[in-house]
Amino acid sequence: MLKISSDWLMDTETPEKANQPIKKRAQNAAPSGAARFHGSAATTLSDVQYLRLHAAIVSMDMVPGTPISEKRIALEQGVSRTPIREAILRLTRENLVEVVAKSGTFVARIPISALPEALIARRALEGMTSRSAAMCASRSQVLQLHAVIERQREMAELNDTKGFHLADDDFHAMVASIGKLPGLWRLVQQVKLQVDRFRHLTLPEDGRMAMVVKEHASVVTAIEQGDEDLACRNMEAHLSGLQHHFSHWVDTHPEYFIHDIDLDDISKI
Amino acid sequence: MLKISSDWLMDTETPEKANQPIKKRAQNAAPSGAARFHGSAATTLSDVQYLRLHAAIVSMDMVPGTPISEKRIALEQGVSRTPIREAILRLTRENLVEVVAKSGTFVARIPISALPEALIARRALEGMTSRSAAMCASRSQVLQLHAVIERQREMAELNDTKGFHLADDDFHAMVASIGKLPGLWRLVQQVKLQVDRFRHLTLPEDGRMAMVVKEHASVVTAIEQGDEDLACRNMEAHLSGLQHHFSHWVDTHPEYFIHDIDLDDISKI
DNA sequence: TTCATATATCTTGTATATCAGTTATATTAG
DNA sequence: CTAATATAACTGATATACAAGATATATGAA
Repeated sequence: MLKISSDWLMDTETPEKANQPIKKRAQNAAPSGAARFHGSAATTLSDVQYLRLHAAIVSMDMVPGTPISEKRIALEQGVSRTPIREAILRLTRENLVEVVAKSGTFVARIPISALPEALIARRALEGMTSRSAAMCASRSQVLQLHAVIERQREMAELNDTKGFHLADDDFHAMVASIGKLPGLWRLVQQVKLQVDRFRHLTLPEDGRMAMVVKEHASVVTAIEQGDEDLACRNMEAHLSGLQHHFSHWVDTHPEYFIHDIDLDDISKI
Repeated sequence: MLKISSDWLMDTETPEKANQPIKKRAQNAAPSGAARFHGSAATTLSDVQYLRLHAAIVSMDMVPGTPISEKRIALEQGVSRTPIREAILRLTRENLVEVVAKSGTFVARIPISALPEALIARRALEGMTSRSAAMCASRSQVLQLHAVIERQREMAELNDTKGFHLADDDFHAMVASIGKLPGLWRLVQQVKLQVDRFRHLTLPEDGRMAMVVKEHASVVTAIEQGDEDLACRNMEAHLSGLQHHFSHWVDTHPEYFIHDIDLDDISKI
């Protein structure tokens, strides 16, 4: 098994080691290791620090522009610089921090241009997931959707915006899962990061949460009826509702944003 | 400027340092550093190693299952383990390598389930970019598209598959750029990684390249006419053509794949 | 005071050392 | 000869050390 890859590795360099017949350890074959199946947490320090920083940045606890020092955080957290650094590298890839070599690292400002594109991408991707869900959904899955919506309704009544947004994510994730397209939801999650940060700047307007619940319900209705086109349309309409009048916040906190497009262009959403 | 973030950082811990009035250095303000604008390469060793490994894996020079050793590669490349490790971390996030702690890291096998999802995501996203391009394209941009198609036609005649695929990517990137949705193309690039690896397993069938050129041309025609719906439909049709009969390759190289879905489910593409 | 310069100190990038766990192989018992 | 065991070498995760460069403040000159 996997002889090809082993050969690939063996046929080059390190010929001198062949001279010592003893202690010659065969190269690892591929995923034959038993450790792979220990499905356990195996959570590494880097992961912990990544999740911590990620949550802090997305929730706007760390506002854009905040300086980050590997050394400082390492001291605070009682770990070495390495896990912190690895966490920051991940965040850099997600455009949540900007690092300037030999100078400093900062919580990234929100690129305004990313907001309309994120909404467009979401509409395209989730239109597809809801369409697929309408084709695949079983009765029990529809009931699960209703349950999530009900939970969201409760959160809205309690005015628990935190819990509301969590239930909101659960709903969209479940639609993708039912549509057998979980990978698309992972994409959406990645894309909506900057929008989430923006949303944390403002509280939902009165009645917005109730409106969201109603829109979700209309999506479920379409899924229940197996009407793909309607499910897609309803989801797209729902997501279009996200376009706040955010010029206000951009004006009051201009230093939070990268003004890489003109605000007027947003109308094309 | 950015006092808020500075305050945020100053108001906590490190109170003992305030005792030494001398040598007290103010915290870095945000992106005020001049280094940011040195747009130069500033390419780091990690980047170099990442690009190297990325290219090797996507091109299938390193086949799935190939063991990777930080130490070995570090020696080969004449750098320390750190840049190699950081490159591998990036590749892990892209699902191009799998790392098992204390055991080994390997070039990731291709998750079969990712292939149909990738095609679906591409269709959704690029349907949108071509739609948008049809709305925005100027005459000069249309000419640029024709130029790229012509280059692709030349590559097809020379049977230069490498150059052909490069021109293919250029075309799709240009459509997204014209549609003012470059972010969507970045998403597509990320999503199509595993499909690209798969494609490197097989040579294009006879006439396939000519067919692709024709499909691209039909997309441009629709863009030229400003017909959004047609552009979208043509692009979707074009991308649907990617569904090879790949069960053959999956059968002959089962160890290259993660069989996380049944091959029959692929019909739903 | 104002501006230019110098230096001290901070930053990230890279290299090396240590730790803890896994796996192949040698070894040994049967 | 076979199977269980022990051990040694290798692995990635983490800690620490060093290097190169950028920035703020101190210093000095006008």
